[in-house]
Amino acid sequence: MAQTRWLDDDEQETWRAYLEATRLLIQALDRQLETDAGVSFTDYELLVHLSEAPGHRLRMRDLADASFTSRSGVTRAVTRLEDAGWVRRVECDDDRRGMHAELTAAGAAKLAEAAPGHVGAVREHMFDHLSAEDRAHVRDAYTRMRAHLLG
Amino acid sequence: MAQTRWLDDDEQETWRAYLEATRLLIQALDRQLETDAGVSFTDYELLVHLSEAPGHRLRMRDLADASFTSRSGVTRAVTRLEDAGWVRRVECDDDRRGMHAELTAAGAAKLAEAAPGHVGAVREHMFDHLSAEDRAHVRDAYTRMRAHLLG
DNA sequence: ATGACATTGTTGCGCGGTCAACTATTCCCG
DNA sequence: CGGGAATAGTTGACCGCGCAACAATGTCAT
Repeated sequence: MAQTRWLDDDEQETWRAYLEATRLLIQALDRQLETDAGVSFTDYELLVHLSEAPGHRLRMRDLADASFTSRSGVTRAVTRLEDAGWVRRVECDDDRRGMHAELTAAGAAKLAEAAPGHVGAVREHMFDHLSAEDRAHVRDAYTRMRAHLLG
Repeated sequence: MAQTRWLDDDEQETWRAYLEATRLLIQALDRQLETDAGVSFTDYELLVHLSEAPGHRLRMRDLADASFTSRSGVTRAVTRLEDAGWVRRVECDDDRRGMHAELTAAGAAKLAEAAPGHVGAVREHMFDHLSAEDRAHVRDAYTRMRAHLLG
């Protein structure tokens, strides 16, 4: 086997800064949403996906794909959101196995309530610290990484 | 309250690419470590922290701080690693409340076994897609973000 | 010295997530 | 058509994590 090419100091530092900042960022966003709007970050993201979908509804599998989680995870999350009144399940008429998750009016309202604070936190913790150049590099680099990881 | 400054298209794209690539990356690293070495990513990182500490040991609280997780999380993780034989608990002699988590020889061996594959995966999924310029921007930007989030 | 307060590590509890198994349905090829 | 294979969504079992409560110990002003 080929000899391992270890990370040099600069790579190490990059890796650690990225990992640790990301961990802290997610924690901060989760806390902000939870305390200010009573939604978890993952639930918030599901609501966002639904709000951007045509008819404010998505197949369960598409919701799983969009959020990069498992199907069982989506099943349980949608049940949770349904109990909160923010989403309802609607049967597919063209596929009798299928289920849509559909945003309710209350769900849309909750999203509208939560969004400003969330966007503010994203700015405060991330974009306020990125120059235009930084942002372009981050965008391009992570877009390539995502494409590779999806490939 | 001030009007919300929403994310423009470029910011949206940056945010999504970063978030989704990161999610996929962590999943990929976790899977690689789990299948190739039988360690979770979080456990691997704890072993790394211990291996870098003087005497291959760290106070429980310091391990919690270093890994940005809760103390109870570290308590349970160390119990897990102890059961695997990779870590042992050692009482502090200067603080009778204190506990050290200390890397065992088996733990060091496991780390040595797992590290090359892990580093390879980090290269394959991340650094291979970053130019030197990309990397510098990522390093600086996330270093600033981390500093802010720690402040 | 002593009493109030802080800190350390562990634990019970509950939440949220994955994996594997299962049922129901649809697809597709011979 | 018919029947095996693929797919959709749910569920049970299990795991890891955070929060709050707790006992044990240390700290510090008076």
